[in-house]
Amino acid sequence: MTEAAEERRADRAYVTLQDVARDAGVSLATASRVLNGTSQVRADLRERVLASAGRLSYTPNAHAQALAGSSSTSVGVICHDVSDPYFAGVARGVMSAAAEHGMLVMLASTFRDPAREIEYVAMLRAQRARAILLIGSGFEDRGWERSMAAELDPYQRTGGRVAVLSRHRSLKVDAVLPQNREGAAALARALLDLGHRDFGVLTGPLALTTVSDRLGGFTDALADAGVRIPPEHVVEAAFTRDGGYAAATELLRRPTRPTCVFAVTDVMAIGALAAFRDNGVAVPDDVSLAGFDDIPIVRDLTPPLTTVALPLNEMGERVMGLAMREPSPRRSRIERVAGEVVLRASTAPPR
Amino acid sequence: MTEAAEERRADRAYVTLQDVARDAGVSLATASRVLNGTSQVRADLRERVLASAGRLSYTPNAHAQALAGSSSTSVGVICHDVSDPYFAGVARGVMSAAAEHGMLVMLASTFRDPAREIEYVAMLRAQRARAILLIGSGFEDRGWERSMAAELDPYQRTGGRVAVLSRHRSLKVDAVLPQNREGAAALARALLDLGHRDFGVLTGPLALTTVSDRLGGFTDALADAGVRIPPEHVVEAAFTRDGGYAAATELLRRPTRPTCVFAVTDVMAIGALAAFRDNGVAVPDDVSLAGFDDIPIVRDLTPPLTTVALPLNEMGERVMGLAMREPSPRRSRIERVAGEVVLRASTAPPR
DNA sequence: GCGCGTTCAGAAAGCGCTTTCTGAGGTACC
DNA sequence: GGTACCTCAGAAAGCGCTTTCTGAACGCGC
Repeated sequence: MTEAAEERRADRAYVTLQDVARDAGVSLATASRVLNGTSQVRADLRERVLASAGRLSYTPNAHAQALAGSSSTSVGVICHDVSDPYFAGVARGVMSAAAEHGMLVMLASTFRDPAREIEYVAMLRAQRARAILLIGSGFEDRGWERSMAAELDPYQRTGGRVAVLSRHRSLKVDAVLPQNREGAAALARALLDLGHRDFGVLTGPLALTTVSDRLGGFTDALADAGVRIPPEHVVEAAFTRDGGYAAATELLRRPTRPTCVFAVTDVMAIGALAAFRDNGVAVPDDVSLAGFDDIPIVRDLTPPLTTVALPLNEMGERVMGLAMREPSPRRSRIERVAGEVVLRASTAPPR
Repeated sequence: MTEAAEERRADRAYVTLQDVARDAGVSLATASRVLNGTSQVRADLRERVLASAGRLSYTPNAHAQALAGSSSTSVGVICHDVSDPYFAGVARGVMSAAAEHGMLVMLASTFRDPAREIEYVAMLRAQRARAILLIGSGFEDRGWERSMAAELDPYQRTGGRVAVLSRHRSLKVDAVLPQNREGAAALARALLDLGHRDFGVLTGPLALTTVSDRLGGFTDALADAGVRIPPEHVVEAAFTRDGGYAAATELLRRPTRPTCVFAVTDVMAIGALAAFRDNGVAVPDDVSLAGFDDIPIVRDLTPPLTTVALPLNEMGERVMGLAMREPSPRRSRIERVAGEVVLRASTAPPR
């Protein structure tokens, strides 16, 4: 490296491709071609460029690359709350898949605020994220759907990939779909088999597709067996541990008590379990309890929770995989993921 | 908007600042100034620019902004594993603080691979992240420390901010430090007060500063009371639920059994609790068990876990806050976070 | 031996912004 | 009324890359 070059480098702080090219005695174009393997370059020149890049420990400026080549090496992921074990599990899968593709993950938590979700999509668009992954169910709300589509359509038209986990009613994008209806139905049948006829449900906000699918699948399967859940045994609450606690507490206040309670997520079931304990209601002796998702911790509860197991990590990997795969020319791809009923000690035949 | 402009827009796909300027009939510079509030612009021009930007739903290209102004609106966060409740809790705090600053978070999981950690720092440098946050303890390893410093030093010299959570021996950066030693010592004293004299410890890899601090604090406090932990009652295992399970199982195989076991993290304690249950060892009747961190779930275990509570969310917010605050001219800032001993039903006086 | 087609390095034109520099127009003061 | 000064809009120069275009050098066939 010449002294002048050294000096420039010092006060410019970053090593640029220009520096590498100068050091190797080639043009900018050649240096770029070597480092990207874009096209054939004479062996000796290639060697020199590689050597210089190594010696100067050159790191390309991702922004410049993105701007010039419209490439970008980051994907955006939008979820409701990373600290919810469900999303944490999925995020883990997404990140390990991203690592394999050499991608960086920009993760945003909406804290369940639909407006913020749309805001984040805009930010990710501004960042020219290679793909945007929507983790967590959509809202069944016309206005929201329209705004979301308004952000997503132009994004996709300009080459952005979009993939979602969970059903989004009106978004025509690649999707990984946990079989919420079927899983909940299978769970219902398993609980019927245990002898229960008297059910309660702790549910989250019905505007979430995940909630309505699980609730629908559960009640439909019961209906097929001629069993109906009285409206006063369905309690809606926040989609959290504390929501589950509140809902279960509320359920206990109702005049009659079911023999078996289904919480639409494990997280809510955890809260419900605590509420039952605090109220001296034994699980499963006084009431059976089942959840959905099979987040890791529920094995370790007392009693371990009956639930519908979803392969969270794998789901994350698959959404990421969908987004990285060459987009299908016309129609969106759907990958269904089955849930498996896992009977544990929190459910037992009714007394 | 003129027809020609409309046409350009259509095939360029993105609305650029140029489009906005043309639409508003002002220069590029003026449009930029209005949108950034950089300097005074005559009211009527400002109005026009704002109107055009709104009408065209202009979104600035973050890459172009970063390249031109060396700004960047993203921060990088490196943790070991998002699906670990400890990191998930911290990440949640980081993200809510980031949202307040209008920042996007790029989250990377190293899966505890030191090499990958350094690789991610390089990627985040390439992305010109405004700041890099290292969540999770450093490795006490000369080579690793050197490589990390080699990445971090030039990054900081060029204006990058770095902040860490947990102790990193030789990194001179802003830090949020959970008081691991003090917390573990306080826990030890609380357990001594319960009457225990016979302790066991389930520990993670000793090369992690967090582990050695907690272990050190615990044993030192015991030593002050004249109590010593026999080496065969200290079992090392992976820093996970299953590691805790394995370590507890191993501990039960040793010839003698302590009356009280300290797992250096709640996650390991959860595994230990399961192992004890599976081996017919009652907690706290046969053995008391304590953890560290107070991740949300431990309240809901049976029995609820005694632990040292750390404000995970707040820690995340503070680390982000440090990174956003104007860097201190010379020395690095340290914010200490105290842990609070929370006695729950998993500990009781020895029989 | 000359024209033609290849191959591959270099020059240069952007990508979409920010910011400095330039200069026009207005105000204040002598 | 003219000079000096200030304010603020526009022109233009990058930021660090990728990629097209240009052209030199070479090999081939007739």
